[in-house]
Amino acid sequence: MKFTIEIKDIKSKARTGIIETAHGKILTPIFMPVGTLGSVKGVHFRELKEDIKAQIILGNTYHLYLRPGIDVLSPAGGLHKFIGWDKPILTDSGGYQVFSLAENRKLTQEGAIFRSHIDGSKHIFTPENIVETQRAIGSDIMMALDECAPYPSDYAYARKSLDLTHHWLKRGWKKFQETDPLYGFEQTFFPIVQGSTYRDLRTESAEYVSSLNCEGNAIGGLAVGEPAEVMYEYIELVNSILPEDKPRYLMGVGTPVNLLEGIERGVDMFDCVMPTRNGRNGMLFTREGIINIKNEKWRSDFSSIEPDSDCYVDVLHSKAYLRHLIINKEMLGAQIASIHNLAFYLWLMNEARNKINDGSYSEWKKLMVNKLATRL
RNA sequence: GGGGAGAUUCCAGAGCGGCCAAAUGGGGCAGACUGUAAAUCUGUUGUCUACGACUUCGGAGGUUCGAAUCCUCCUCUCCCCA
Repeated sequence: MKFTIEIKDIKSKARTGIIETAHGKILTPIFMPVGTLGSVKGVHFRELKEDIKAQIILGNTYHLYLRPGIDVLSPAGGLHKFIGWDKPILTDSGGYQVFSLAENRKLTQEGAIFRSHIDGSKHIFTPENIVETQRAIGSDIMMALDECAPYPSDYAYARKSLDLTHHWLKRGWKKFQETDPLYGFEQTFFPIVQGSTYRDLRTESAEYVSSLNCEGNAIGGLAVGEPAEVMYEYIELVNSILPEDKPRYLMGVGTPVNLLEGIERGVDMFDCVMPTRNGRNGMLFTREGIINIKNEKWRSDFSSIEPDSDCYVDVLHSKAYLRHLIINKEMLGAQIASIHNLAFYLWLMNEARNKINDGSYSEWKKLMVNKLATRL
């Protein structure tokens, strides 16, 4: 993997760049649609490519390991071939499931012992077998196994959690270096900064992560309930330590405003379920603000979902029609909303790139932040 | 023509003397959702000068301290037999 910075913003930490992977280039800043189970829910790959212009999608190691299972993905030749997606894939390690499936797991030095949410069967994820599993999945970018500590965490817990994450990271990174790709193309490994909302822990984590000199670095454990301002503070802190010449990935974030604030602070990559999940639930992110399409006020609004968009569903369909579909739980409604939201997120990233490149990012961001947070 | 069942808050449908402004589901309205156990979850849904008051359970009257619940008549629906 290779990362080249194109333009650095003068007034902020924002920058544009190009990540080159075995499955093609990624122009940053970038938003990566989440496709946990090898599918971005409700969105076909052709739509991802042609309408949304996604450059890379996510998969999830925990979920793919349980189903379809490595015994299917290996003979399939890896996830790319299995799902029919020839662009880059990043896989989360299952670290987030350590957090979100907390009742079904136990953490030890050795690893995370899980009870499958599907059948209750017991599994152990170690930093090593998570690397091996991601080798079998064949993701372009694999993530270290970490613990995403809940918010708030007291200092003692955060300290212990960070030590565990670092211990796991050391072993995972070692395993990565000792193993080779299974499908003849290069893979890379991103470590994850943790440390909850404690400046000394975050600093220590960012320094340790930086010292490994991996090809890219991630910030985890944010957007788990803390105020947005706190999140921004920690992005700033961590990014002041992480190497500038490596891509920085802010995991699980976020709202359109979060993305713009993150970019301003030097983040290059984002992923979030928000555009798809909230889209399915009737929340639309648009250039003018946020729409709850289920609201009665859109009942007879025959204007396009996003009139100036070059995504065809945005122009073809009216708000009233989309409302009708969502209210009636028609599958097509969830599909259109997901396509629209993702197209919007990718459009936003592309705009951000353009603004950084022509030196007007800060002014543009200020304007957009107000608009994007507006409830229509 | 004869016999039977029933009419409950937007709908369906509980309730069968006080704990009923009335269960539950649907619908309506609104909210939540941030590395997806989510096409999910939550709130609300008679009126008001609103932590209290007022008007509601087909209509009219009656019994009772007290009725959606008991009695009488009326109106209307549905079912069965001719």
